[in-house]
Amino acid sequence: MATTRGRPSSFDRDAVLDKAIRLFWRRGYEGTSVRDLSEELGIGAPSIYNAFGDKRTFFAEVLRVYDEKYGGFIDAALAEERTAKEAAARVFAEAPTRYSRRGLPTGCLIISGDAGTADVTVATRLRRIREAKVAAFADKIRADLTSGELPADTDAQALARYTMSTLSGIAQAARDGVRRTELEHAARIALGAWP
Amino acid sequence: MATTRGRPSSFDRDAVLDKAIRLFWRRGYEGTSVRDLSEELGIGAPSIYNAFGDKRTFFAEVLRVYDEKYGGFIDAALAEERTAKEAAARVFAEAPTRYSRRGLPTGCLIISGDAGTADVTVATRLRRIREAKVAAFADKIRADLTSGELPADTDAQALARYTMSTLSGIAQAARDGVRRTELEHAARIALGAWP
DNA sequence: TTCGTTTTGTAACGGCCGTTAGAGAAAGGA
DNA sequence: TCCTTTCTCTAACGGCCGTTACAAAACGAA
Repeated sequence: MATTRGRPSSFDRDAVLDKAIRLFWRRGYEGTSVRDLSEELGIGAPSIYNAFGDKRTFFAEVLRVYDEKYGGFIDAALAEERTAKEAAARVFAEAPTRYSRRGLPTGCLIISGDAGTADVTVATRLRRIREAKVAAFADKIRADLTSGELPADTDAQALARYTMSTLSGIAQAARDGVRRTELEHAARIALGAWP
Repeated sequence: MATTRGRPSSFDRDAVLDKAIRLFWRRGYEGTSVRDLSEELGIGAPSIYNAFGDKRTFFAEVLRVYDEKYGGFIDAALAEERTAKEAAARVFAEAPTRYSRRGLPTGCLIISGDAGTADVTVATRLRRIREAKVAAFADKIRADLTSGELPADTDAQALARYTMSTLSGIAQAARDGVRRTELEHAARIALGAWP
């Protein structure tokens, strides 16, 4: 596989991938052209195709690495916090910072990356990732239901949907340029809806 | 102005405009090409330019009429309900239906119409409309603050931001194909965050 | 009929889209 | 040195983008 023969690559693959993540993050899948990528990454289009495959394949890898490097705070909260409500509290506390960091694009690639995209393959992939996060939250809520941590009449799916929808609304507000403190105040209110 | 001379128009301007609204609503500004419009409306591109101006001008008119015909339920709630909380309750109650109506595109044109759009003129116009609705909600909240209808320590701007952000999150969930009943349950939870 | 006015259909403009063929460059192995 | 392998660069492909020039068509007015 990774033979050492042939002409060596002229760029650092990881560094270039990170630049691509930021560009897709900023402009979305369809708003980012291969020419844009070529200029931003400083490598020719054929080199992109050689190193990352076509645009869809490239974007799939971008999504995977983005989720690891930048977007994984939801999964972390679900895994590390004891209760679903504590996970929600942590997510709502962290989100405003995550969605408006200095030196990084605003908002969330997984939430808005497919916006206005005609490509159903890309849109479906992103939608599935989003749905998976709602399902993971609902699972955590159901665990707290059986343990009595949450009221028995709680609708787990609806509460998970509410949480992730509000989160995506906050991400969109961040994209609109709303100041971080205002996002934090809104997120604090959002947590108040939890039982 | 509306002279009766010259060759008569071959289409009903209002009917064609409504078709354009639905197409922009479904695919967004950038995802809708002039060729798409030409096919969907059943008229040639030159006729579109003659009747509605260029694409940006056309979209501006589409936005105006959309807000009147389909999107105005927020303004109506703010105008007709006595308190801000009653307006929020009505908006959260109506939104799931508004955002997933049979025979109409899902979601909201004003919320997602500029998604993935490079055109800053269009994006700014939509952002301003959204900000205006947040500001209107904040005004209504402040009125209830001075009248004692809401607790004195309420952050009007944050509560308005929370409400509109959650609403846009629900609209995005509708675009993702979430069932209306689930949206309604999530919206009911959202209202619970209000003081 | 003839004229002026407005809308229509055809056809094209330059420009960007994703993608790739083909030639040359730069490395290791023999 | 020469060969194989791999990457890079130039250049182009067909296709869609928004937009418009131009001429034919269809009306009211004269």
